[in-house]
Amino acid sequence: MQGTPKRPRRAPTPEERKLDPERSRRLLLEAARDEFSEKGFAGARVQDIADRAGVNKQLIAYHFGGKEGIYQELGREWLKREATFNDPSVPFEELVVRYLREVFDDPRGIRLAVWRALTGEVAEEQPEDLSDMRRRQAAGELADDLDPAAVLLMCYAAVSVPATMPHAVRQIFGIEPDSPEFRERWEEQLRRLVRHLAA
Amino acid sequence: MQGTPKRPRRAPTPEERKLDPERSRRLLLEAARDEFSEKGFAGARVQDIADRAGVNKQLIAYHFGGKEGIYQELGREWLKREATFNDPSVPFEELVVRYLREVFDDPRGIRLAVWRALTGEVAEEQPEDLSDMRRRQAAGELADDLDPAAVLLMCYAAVSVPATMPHAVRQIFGIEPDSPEFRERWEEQLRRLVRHLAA
DNA sequence: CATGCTCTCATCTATATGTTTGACAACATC
DNA sequence: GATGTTGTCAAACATATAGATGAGAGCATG
Repeated sequence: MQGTPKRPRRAPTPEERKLDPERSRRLLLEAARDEFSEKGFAGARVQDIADRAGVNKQLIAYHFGGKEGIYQELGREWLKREATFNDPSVPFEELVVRYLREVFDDPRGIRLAVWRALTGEVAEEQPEDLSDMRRRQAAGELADDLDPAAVLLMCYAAVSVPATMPHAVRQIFGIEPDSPEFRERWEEQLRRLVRHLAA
Repeated sequence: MQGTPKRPRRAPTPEERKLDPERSRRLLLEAARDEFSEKGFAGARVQDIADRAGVNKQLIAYHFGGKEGIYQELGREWLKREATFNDPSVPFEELVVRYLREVFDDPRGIRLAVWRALTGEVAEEQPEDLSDMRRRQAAGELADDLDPAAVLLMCYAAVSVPATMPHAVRQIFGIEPDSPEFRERWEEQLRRLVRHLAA
């Protein structure tokens, strides 16, 4: 949890220093992820981000160039993270579950993504590569009558819904979306859904 | 599209009147639905709502008691509308498709709902009635190994995703979420999904 | 220990935004 | 047609919020 300054010209930090830009950036990014994922861009308050991070709000302007800047920085991180999720060697069911666990462990990323989607901000318009899904379909991982694109989008929706609509979980399942009970139940159901789509 | 004043004490409107509170309310509600569903509560601007409606923004305070007031009014309308969608006599597949068309025809309601979900505003915590889904399962409309609650939530997610994540549609399908092509394609896929869940 | 750069903070400022105020016109009633 | 009420509007107001400013402390270097 402690910072390791990347700059070579700076001597190794003695565990506790007062001025630590790396640490400030990190704290601010974490705080911003909390704040933005909770309230969205328009609802987020720069002051609240600073309070969460325990630093002065001016640091946001200093390190990231303002509210917009730190928001975009979060977007870049999300893109990098999401890009690592295309593993053709692992079965589709496992891929979905892996993604689901990621979302359960930290819903902030997907919540942020949904918020972006609602506001119409779009990361990149590069078309999604469906060749992998088609390969899976040819290999029998997917029923022939289904559209690989549709399956992909449905799974995306199914994975994200507990994070983006927790109230719906409470209303329909009657349990907390964070609870281990629901996590297991939803994961199992998602597995079965995928299997049904293969048959 | 024209107003029919409900109050009996008011004489029938001569087609074009200057002072028409009913009409103002209607225009404002429509405009607010547009604005809020586009930008969410925090991002919406009272001035923009007034501009869309073509009236003075003070009327929002006059008729609805402010931004918060008109927002909640929209929420009440949504609840009433959604409550009408439980028709046990129609097959599940048809029910889903019916809901989907509703969303396609006017995505504002579901977008608003998703926005509420993200901000944690919750309409009512009354538990969803699952007896109908269980009946459908017993009647063979749903595979035995699936959790009715999970199916319900998944369908909800699948129906709303084109409205809430249009960019994902563009990215994955390469076509516009509004286009008839996508509407038909998604509806057909949703039908097949439901059928797969029945088998 | 002196110096210069980097980082941090408290305060100030400009602006945007929701709401309030007050004037006035349309309408119903008599 | 006079009058009181309701609906509408333009302008003023209060406040919240993001960003700017400048001072000063920490830190590396010599």
